[in-house]
Amino acid sequence: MLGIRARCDNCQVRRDGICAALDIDARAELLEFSRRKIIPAHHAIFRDGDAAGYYYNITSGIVKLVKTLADGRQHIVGLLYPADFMGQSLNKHHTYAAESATDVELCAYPRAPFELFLKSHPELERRIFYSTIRELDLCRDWTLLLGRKCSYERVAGFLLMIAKRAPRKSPAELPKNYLHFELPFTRAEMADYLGLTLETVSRQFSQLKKKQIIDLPSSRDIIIPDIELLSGVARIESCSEDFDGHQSQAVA
Amino acid sequence: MLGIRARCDNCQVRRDGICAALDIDARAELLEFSRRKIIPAHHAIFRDGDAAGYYYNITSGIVKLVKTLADGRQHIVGLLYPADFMGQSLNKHHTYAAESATDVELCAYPRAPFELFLKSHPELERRIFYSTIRELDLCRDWTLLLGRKCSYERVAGFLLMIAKRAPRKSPAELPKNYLHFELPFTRAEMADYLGLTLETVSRQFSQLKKKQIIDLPSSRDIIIPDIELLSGVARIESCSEDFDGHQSQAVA
DNA sequence: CGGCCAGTTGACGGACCTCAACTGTAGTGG
DNA sequence: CCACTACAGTTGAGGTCCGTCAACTGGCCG
Repeated sequence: MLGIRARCDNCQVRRDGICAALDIDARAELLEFSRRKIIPAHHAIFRDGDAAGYYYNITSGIVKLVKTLADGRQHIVGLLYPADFMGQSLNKHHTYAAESATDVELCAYPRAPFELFLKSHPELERRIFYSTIRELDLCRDWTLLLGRKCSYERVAGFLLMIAKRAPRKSPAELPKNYLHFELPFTRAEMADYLGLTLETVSRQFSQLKKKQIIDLPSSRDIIIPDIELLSGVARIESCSEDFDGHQSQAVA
Repeated sequence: MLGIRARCDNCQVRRDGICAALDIDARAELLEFSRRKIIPAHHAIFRDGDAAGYYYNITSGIVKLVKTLADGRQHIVGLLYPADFMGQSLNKHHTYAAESATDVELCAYPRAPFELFLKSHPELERRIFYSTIRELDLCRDWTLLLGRKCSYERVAGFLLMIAKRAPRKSPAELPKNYLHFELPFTRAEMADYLGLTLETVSRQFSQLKKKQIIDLPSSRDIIIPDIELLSGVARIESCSEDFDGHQSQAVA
């Protein structure tokens, strides 16, 4: 039991995740029925259509939420990071799959006791409510990107989003808007998140590099010399002001 | 005061909306600080960037949530129907505009007293929580449509979604899968929701009509002779099996 | 060394956008 | 009653962004 306590005390996300809403006694109670799981990269946590038996609290790594059409077309409908909560659903079955993009650690809470626990801890429920609101906001932003932005803007927007959450490499004494981090996704994964093909993603990386908006020491190693520049690309500067042919799909 | 009570008793959405979570005393308390608003079609309820001063309960009509880029590109990130709740946000300012697609009636609750009220009525907060989860699910479904479906599938998917919520015309004694309803949107509005242009939407309407999946007595008058057929188009049947050239953008 | 996989780049074609002309309906005013 | 305008919608012609297919590179591992 003490071992479990220690595990919890050392948890990276205790300050940010749902547990931050709980005092030490409540956390102990939650621990009673929680299970720690470790999942290597690129494995399913649950599949589309599975019975929704657990809620999850991600303590390390990145999780992809994936929808697949019958003909094989795939789309990533969400990315979850450490301290994110997963599994809120009104359905008895999941409507998407959850896969580890990197090695992942999480706490799994069986549905029935967790829902009981929620009723006696409204501050926890409120926290999950708020994180759901935030996810809805992000998802709506994403529909704008998918519906109205060209591939160049999409890739820039993606890098921007990743950059905000990625742990920095060499964090010290660097220019203010300078960023250096490792990309935890393949080109194909990014394509599935952006509604593009992996070739198009690759081409837009090359473009961004050519224009020195990013640098790519290696294919997973991203340097953003000036994040304001990238930010401009992602939003509006819109490829139309661009000398070599990137066109946004502006509507009149 | 009695007048207000009567107004509330006649409300169309009292059974489905947030008020269904409240008993008669709580509803009276809520009424004390709520304001009824009537908004004609195609007017702003609030604008992108406005201070988020109210929560809203939609009692009749349809509301569009709209994001606009600096160069004029627009995208509809959500549609709200009677009994839907609007305004959940963690930000002090709205990140999208809300516009009436039809004539709209709603109850507006000033932020501060409503949040106070929420704290003493957890069953109401839970209900809003659940409706937020449902909206997140819908939004994720929509990213799949925007990211991975061709224009033909998108329009079919849109009609399917509308059909589920639209009030039927001539509801009686008709074939089981037959539907007839009025479309409350222009081609341009649908395009903004689907990430297409109005011309493409119009062309796909013509295609669907030509293949007798829908009928169009007039441009706003939709007949779906067999909703299963439409449903097949929206999902997978994927244009690839189609003799005259609709191609899905399948990824390998 | 050879096989495998992630990634890059090129050539080509197609789905959708752009621009434009046309139709149909509704509202206004003479 | 009929012009006239305004606007939603349809349809066609042409162009382009991005998908498809394929060849190639480089790193990793047995």
